[in-house]
Amino acid sequence: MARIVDKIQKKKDIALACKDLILQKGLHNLTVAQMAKEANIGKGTTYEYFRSKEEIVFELALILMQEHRKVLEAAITKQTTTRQKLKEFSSFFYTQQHKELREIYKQFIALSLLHPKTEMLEFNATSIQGYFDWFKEILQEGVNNGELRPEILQLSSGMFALGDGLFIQSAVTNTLDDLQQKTEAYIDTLFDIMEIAQ
Amino acid sequence: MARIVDKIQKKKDIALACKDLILQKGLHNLTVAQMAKEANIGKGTTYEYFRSKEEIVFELALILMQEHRKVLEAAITKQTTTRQKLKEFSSFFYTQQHKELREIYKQFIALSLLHPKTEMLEFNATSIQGYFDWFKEILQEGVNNGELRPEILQLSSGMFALGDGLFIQSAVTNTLDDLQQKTEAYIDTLFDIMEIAQ
Amino acid sequence: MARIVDKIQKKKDIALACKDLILQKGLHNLTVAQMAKEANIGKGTTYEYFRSKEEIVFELALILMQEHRKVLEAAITKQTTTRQKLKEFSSFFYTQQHKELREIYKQFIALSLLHPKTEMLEFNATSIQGYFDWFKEILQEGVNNGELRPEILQLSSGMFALGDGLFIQSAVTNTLDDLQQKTEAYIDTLFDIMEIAQ
Amino acid sequence: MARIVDKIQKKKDIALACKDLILQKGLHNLTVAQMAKEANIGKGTTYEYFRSKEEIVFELALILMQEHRKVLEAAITKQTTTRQKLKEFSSFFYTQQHKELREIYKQFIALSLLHPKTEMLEFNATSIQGYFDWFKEILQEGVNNGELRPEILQLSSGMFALGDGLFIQSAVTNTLDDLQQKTEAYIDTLFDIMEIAQ
DNA sequence: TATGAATGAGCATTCATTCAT
DNA sequence: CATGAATGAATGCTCATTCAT
Repeated sequence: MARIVDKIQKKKDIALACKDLILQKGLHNLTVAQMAKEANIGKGTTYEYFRSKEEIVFELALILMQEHRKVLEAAITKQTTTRQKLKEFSSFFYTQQHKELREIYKQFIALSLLHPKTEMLEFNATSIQGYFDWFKEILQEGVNNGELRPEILQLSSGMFALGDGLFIQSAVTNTLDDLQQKTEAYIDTLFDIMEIAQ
Repeated sequence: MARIVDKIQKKKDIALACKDLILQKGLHNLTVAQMAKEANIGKGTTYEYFRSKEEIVFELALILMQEHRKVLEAAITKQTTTRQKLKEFSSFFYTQQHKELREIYKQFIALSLLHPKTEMLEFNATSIQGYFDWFKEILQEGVNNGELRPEILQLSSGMFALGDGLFIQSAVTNTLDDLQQKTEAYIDTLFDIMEIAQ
Repeated sequence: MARIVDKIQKKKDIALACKDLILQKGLHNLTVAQMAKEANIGKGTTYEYFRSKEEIVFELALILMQEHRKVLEAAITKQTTTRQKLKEFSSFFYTQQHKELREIYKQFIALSLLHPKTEMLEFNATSIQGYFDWFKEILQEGVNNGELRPEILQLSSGMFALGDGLFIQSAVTNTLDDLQQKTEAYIDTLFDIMEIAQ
Repeated sequence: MARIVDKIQKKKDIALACKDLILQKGLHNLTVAQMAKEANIGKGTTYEYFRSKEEIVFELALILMQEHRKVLEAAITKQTTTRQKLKEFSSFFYTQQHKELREIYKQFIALSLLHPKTEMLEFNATSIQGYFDWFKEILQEGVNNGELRPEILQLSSGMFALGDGLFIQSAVTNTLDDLQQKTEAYIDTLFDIMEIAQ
C-alpha cells in the first residue's frame, strides 16, 4: 500500500515540479529531458510514472483544477447574490490568480483540437461537465431564491459557453485587455433584465 | 519572353487544390511535399507563391471566408426578423454546409493557441472583427427597426462570443450533437425577452 | 563583330555590377537571383553570358587583376631600389587599396581547395605564374644592377610564397593586424643581408 | 543503472571511424547520416558526442595533430643541425606520411576562408600558434648554439609562413610536385648565408 | 536575345521513447 | 527502482539551372 501511495505522490511531485516550466514555455516547447531534469529524475524515470509526455500535463491540470475548485468554492460561498457568484465564477478567465490554470486550459484546448484522442476528449468532457453542473446549480439556487426569473435557466448553456468564447477570441487575437469588463458587462446587463425586483 | 502566369489565380488554385488534404489531415500533419504533389506542382514552386507552409492555409481560409460571406449574406437577406438573421449567422457553427470553413477555423484556433505568432494573430483579429462588425450591424438594425430593446446591443460581444464558446466546448469534448439546438434555444429565449411586442 | 564586342562588354558589365555584392557577402552567400537583380538582368540571362555562377567571379577576378596589374606596374616603376619594389609588390596583401582583389583571391583559394576543378586550377596557375614571373624579373634586375647578391634568385620561390603564407595565416586566424609590418620586416632583414654595399 | 560509456574515448572512436570518409570526400560533401553509418552509430547518437557536424572534424584534427606532433618531435630530436630540424619540420607539407593531416589542414583553410566562424578561427589560431612557437624554439636553439646568426630570428615569421605559402600555391594550382625541392632549396640557400662557420 | 516560372535534390538537427544495465 | 545511452523518423526551405515562350 505504502508503495502505491508513494508512487501516486511522486507522480504529483514530478508534475508539480514541471509546473513553472510548462506554464512558461508550453508543453510543446519542452523536451522530456528538460522536464526530467527540472524534477531531478532521470529521463527514463519519467516513463515509470507517465505513459507519455502529454500525460504530465494531464496530471498537472488535475492538480490545479482541484486547487482551483477549492479556492473558487470558498470565494463563491462568500458572495451573497447570484450575480456576484457568477462574476466570481467567470473570474477564472481573467484574474491574475487563475492565470496558471488558464494557461493549461489553453494548451488543453489546442491539443484537443489538433489531436482529438478519446482519452483527452473524455477528460475534457468530464472537467467541463463538472464545472457546468456547478454553474447550473448556482443559477438554480438563484431561481429558487426568487432572485431570478426561471427563464434564465434556459440560457445556462449559452452563458456558460460565453466565458470560453470570449476567452478563446481574446487568446487567438492577442487582445486580452477588456475580458473582465466585457464579461461583467454582459452579466450585469442580463441580470438587470432577469432579476426579479425584490 | 517568359511564360505569363496569373500569379494571383494560380495561388488560389494551389490553395484550393490542397483543400481536401488540409481538411482531412490538418496542416500540421501535412508536409509541403504532399501538398505540392496534390497541387501537381514541384515543391519549390510552392515557395514561388507562398512564403511559408502556413500561408497556404491563410489563402485557403481567405477564399473560403469570402465564399462563406457571400452565401451568408444571401441567406441573411432572405430572413425578415433579426431573430432569424442571427440564427442564420450562427449556422456557421453547425450546418453541414459550412463544415469546411469550420474545420479550418478549428485549426486556426489550435495553432494560434500553441504558437502565437503575430502574423496569425493579426489574421485572426481581422477576420473575427469583420464578422463581429457584421453581427453588430444586424443587431443595430433590429434596434433601429423597433424590433429589439436597445439594451441588447450591450450583449453583442457576449452573444457573438457564445457561438465560439459552444463550438469550442463541443469540439474539445467531441459532442457536437446539439449545438444547433443549444444555440437556437439561447437566441429564442433571449429574443423572447428582448423583443418589443409589435 | 559588333555583337561579339557587345557580348564581351556586357559580360564585363554584369560582373562589375555584382562586384560590391560579391565582395561584401562572398559568392557562396549569394544567389544567382540576387546577382541578376543587381545587374538589372533576368535570372536566365545570366546563363547567356556565364556558364555557371562561379564563372562570374572568374570574370570579375580577371578584370580586377588587369586593373591591379596596371596600378602595380605604375607604382613599382616609381620605386628606385629593388627593396622598395618588392615592398610595393607585397603591398597587395595588406593595403586598403587592394582589399577588393584580395577578397576575391581568398574566395578563389577556398573554392580551389574545396572543389579542385581543372578549369579553376588552370586559371590559378596562369595567374600565379604571371605574378611570379614578374616577381623574378624584379629580382633579376636587382641582381643585374649589382644591387643584390645572385643567391637571392634561389630564394625567389620562397619569397614569393611568403606573402601568400602570411596572408593565409592571418586570414584563417582572423589576425590581419601586423601583416605589413611582418612582411616588410622580412624584406628588410633579408635585404640587409643580401644587398651588396655600393 | 544505465550503461557506462567512456564518452571521451567514444568521441575519439567516432571521429577516427569517419577519418577516411572525411579525407576522401571532404566534410562539406558528407552528410551526418553517412558519417554516422560509417561509425556504426545512429544519426542521433552523433549529437550525443558532438554539438555539430563540424565538431567531428575538429576532433579528428586534434587527434591527428597530437599524433603528428609526437612523430615530428621524435624525428626532429634525431636531427643534429638546425638546418635538418627545419627540413624535418617542413616535411609536413610534402611527405606521404603526413598526407592525412595535410588534407584536413586544407579543408580547415578553405572553410575558414569561406565561413569565418569564431569557433574555427580560434581553433586555427591556437593550432598555428602552437606550431609557430615550436618553430621559433628550434631557431632560437640554433642561435643559442652559435650555429646561426641571430638575425635569422627576425625571419622566423616569414620562414614559417613560407611553408604555408608554397603549400597553398601548389594546392590551388595542382602542382605539388616540387614542393619538397623548393622548400629545401630555400632552407639550404638561407642557411648557407646565415650559418656561422664553425 | 531575354526572361522568369518551374523544378526537386539535398540536409542538419531534434526528441520521444526504449531498454540494457 | 532508476537511469541515460542509443536511436532514427521526420521536415521546411533554398537555389542553381533549365527551357518554354
